[in-house]
Amino acid sequence: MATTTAAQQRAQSKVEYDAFLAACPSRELLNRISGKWVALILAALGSDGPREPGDVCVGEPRPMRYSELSRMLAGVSQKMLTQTLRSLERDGLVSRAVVPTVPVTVTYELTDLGVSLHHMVRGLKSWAETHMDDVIANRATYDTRTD
Amino acid sequence: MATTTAAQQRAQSKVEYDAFLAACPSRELLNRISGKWVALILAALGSDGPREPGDVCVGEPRPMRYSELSRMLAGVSQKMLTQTLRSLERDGLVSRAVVPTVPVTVTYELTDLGVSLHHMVRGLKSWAETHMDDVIANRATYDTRTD
DNA sequence: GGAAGTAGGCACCTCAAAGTGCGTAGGGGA
DNA sequence: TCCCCTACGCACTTTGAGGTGCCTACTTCC
Repeated sequence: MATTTAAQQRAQSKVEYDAFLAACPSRELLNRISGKWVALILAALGSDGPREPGDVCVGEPRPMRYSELSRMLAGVSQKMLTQTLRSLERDGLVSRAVVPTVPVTVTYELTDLGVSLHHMVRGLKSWAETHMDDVIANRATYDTRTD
Repeated sequence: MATTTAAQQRAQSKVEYDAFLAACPSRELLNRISGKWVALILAALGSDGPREPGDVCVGEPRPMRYSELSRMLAGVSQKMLTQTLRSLERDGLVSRAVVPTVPVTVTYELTDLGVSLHHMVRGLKSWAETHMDDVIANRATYDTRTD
């Protein structure tokens, strides 16, 4: 069996490519922002005020409390909120500040780096808003075509 | 137990928010491009030529064959390549063309929509390339700080 | 006639991300 | 006194994206 070629070459190139993938900054960025709550937290910290129904939601970046985020991102578990905020803090995208009030409160805020990333995410968002209809339409025609 | 409030309100808002998330175009877009091979395929179809080591990799969008993609994205399984290409085709981001040659071959190419999305992805890529070093540095300092 | 290549389909398995539930400390209000 | 608020930590469970292996039908080459 000296002619292993196919399978082994495949495994070999796979290892190399996996290493390449792991080192690729774009891929790592994708892993970061593709978390289920990352983009939401970025959006919340980036531009949303306390928002009343008619709000335009394009305010200024503003520090927000843990419980405030928890209420705003309804449906997020405490665990995921904490975990996501921690990872974002670790990456220097948000800053955490403990405020020694009556019961101790914690506020989170976007750093400059976080704001710059937020701009990119908003770019994606605008693409989605302008083109996602086409995508949905394409899906519909594709699905009916295969019927 | 008429005062269910907390838990039930939570479940309620969760359902509503999950529905909102499912309907949100940005979220759907993220789900799409955060696939492990989606961005790679976009990149491959978007600008990569057969690429020799010194290439700048900013060529023209070019139709590529299935086997060509398979070779280029070393390490991808046939299943995932097929599956990802299908989903991209369904969304109208790539077009599939069967060429009845000697053994039947298939070529894939970015559509206009795919090209526009590719531009956004390149934006993300450039952000990653310029800022990911900072992120890594922040991680390192954060980790040493917690030691 | 068997091997190899072309573009996949199908079924099973794995593993990590996300969800669920319970506990914490320390104080404040009824 | 008892419970609830703050912002979490920890352990268990689930789920679905992705991986692996084996299969196809057709053709051409050796």
